[in-house]
Amino acid sequence: MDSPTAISALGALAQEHRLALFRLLVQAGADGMAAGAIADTLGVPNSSLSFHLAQLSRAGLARQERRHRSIIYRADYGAMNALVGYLMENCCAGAGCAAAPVEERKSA
Amino acid sequence: MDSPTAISALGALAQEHRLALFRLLVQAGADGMAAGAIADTLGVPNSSLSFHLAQLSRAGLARQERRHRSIIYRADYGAMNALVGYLMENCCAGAGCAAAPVEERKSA
DNA sequence: GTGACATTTCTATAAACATCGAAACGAGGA
DNA sequence: TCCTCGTTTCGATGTTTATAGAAATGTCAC
Repeated sequence: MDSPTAISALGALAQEHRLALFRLLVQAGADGMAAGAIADTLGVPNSSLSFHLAQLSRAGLARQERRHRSIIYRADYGAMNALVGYLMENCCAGAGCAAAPVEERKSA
Repeated sequence: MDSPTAISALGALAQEHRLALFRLLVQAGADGMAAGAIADTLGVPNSSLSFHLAQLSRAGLARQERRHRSIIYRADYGAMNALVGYLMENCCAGAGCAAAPVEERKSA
């Protein structure tokens, strides 16, 4: 991952609704979630949600797929993985960021 | 780390100059870097840099310390560690983001 | 084709952010 | 005290982002 890509991914997540949205997609897992269901869950108007969904897609963090009349969104774990990798490589410099990273909490 | 903190940290890094700035501070390590030297290295006007430095500080990603007439900035590795941890816990959900994270490139 | 539904695009508006020169501030040194 | 140096704050301007109702698009069932 290069810097511009990282910046757009970081920017995509640096917003209340979009972070919640992405977390929701992560929780939804491989099944994904329809745009309407997401808007409903998050309590955000459809048009606003569509805007954020597009931002997330543009940053490569979400992918969409038409399913009948709905459009299913899924988190792109590869992109998130790349982002975390970028941060650890470029912004930690062996300073221990990789030493104690996660608490092994399998929440999904 | 909670969501609002993560959002402000993500937002602080989601900007060309600030990402470069933070990477520079990481490279500088424990010695840190004076504001002027940073502005010089990055080719950003002092006043602009000061703005970005403040954003980074406000997000907890950098700390400052007066040293004679200069002000030394240092990256806050703990904050970055917390951010990476947050992303892995909340936005990966055991989907393999922690499985193959870094390429063991000790760049510093 | 018509109607119902899901989602996006359009449009306008308000708010936040980025930029940078000029002026102000603060810390030493003479 | 006066001067200089390093840094931040001020102020003004242009750009980007967030918001959400209304209209348009696309999909399916009949």
